[in-house]
Amino acid sequence: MKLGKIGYVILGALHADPGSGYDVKALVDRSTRYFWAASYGQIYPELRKLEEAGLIAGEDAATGGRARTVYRLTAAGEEELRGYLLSPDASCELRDEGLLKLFFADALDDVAATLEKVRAVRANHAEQLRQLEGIAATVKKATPTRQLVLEYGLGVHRWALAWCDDVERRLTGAEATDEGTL
Amino acid sequence: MKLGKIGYVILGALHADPGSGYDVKALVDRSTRYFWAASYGQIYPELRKLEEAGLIAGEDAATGGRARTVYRLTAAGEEELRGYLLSPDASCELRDEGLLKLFFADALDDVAATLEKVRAVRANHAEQLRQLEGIAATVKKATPTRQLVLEYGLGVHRWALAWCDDVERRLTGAEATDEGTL
DNA sequence: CCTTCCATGTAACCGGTTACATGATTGC
DNA sequence: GCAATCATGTAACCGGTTACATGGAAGG
Repeated sequence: MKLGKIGYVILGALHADPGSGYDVKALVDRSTRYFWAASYGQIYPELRKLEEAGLIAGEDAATGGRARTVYRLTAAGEEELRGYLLSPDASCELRDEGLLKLFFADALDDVAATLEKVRAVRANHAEQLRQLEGIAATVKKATPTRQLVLEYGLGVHRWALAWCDDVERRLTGAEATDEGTL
Repeated sequence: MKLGKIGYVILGALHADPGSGYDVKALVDRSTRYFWAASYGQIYPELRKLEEAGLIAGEDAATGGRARTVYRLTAAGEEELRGYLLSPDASCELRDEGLLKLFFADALDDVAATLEKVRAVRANHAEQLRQLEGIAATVKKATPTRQLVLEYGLGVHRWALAWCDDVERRLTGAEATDEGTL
């Protein structure tokens, strides 16, 4: 009975705000998905595992005919979360198709196409930044560490945007003076 | 017979440098893994699919008793790669356990622990930057678009490092004047 | 009434990793 | 002789997504 990484996302979410699987999913979609996603197909089965392991306890909170189970951490769950948060290992993976296309863009042998790929990368960052700015505008009372992560996200995407703009300037400059050669 | 994303990584790799599955894997580990990873368990089966689809052609290049098949793109393969590279969609996903831990670090209720998590995030970026700088030092004759992606990587990690340092300064400052409160 | 949100789940599928198995060649 | 590298593959497993199924509550 070992729990996956998603178990810790749930533990972390429920620690601050006890709630339903639906609530956990809502938090994930609003916040953690930018660096750690999760679907219902993972959340509900994992909730059951966590309860079986005694790390969370569900309490029936049905309103009329609508089912609802509110979960909160047990003492063992709190300890498990602490242990996880204190453990030093922290994997980091990126899957960026925009960068992949840019990386191989020389196969197109066309500066304009390269420029287009840079713009595609830029568009991705712009969209993500837009979303994060929306969150920043509405969520004022998040905990300091959550604000920190939000701030990081805003910063990264702003940096990336600036980088793309810089590359675009360089590429269009080269295009004008040195036709067709990258 | 639809090919997965990994098929395009292979197509991109073989376009510039025809070679074996081993060669493709080497390129992936050296370069694309920073934004798109791939294992032998994907590469070899996908090579077969690509060949069956007529997108690549393998040529026997065994040296003595050591097997080796050199693949290169067919005309159809070139076209497939072009089509992919020109298509506008570009997914982007991040899985950063360091950010996850930082996000939930308030559960530890301890500024020192938060600081430690920031340092963990920093360490990840420092390590990746170190690796990329190694690549930058050795690989001088990469194509312009590959250099661009490398430059992007160097830039992102340097920005992240600076951000972590800034947060550390802020946090240690707060710690000194405002004991224990984040 | 109808749409949107709240709420809970599952089964099939798929992309990807890990671990294993095998063996030749090169260079120290 | 031995280690590192070159080279090819597969089977089991697992983490995760997608699509589906179901239905109550709230608000316009």
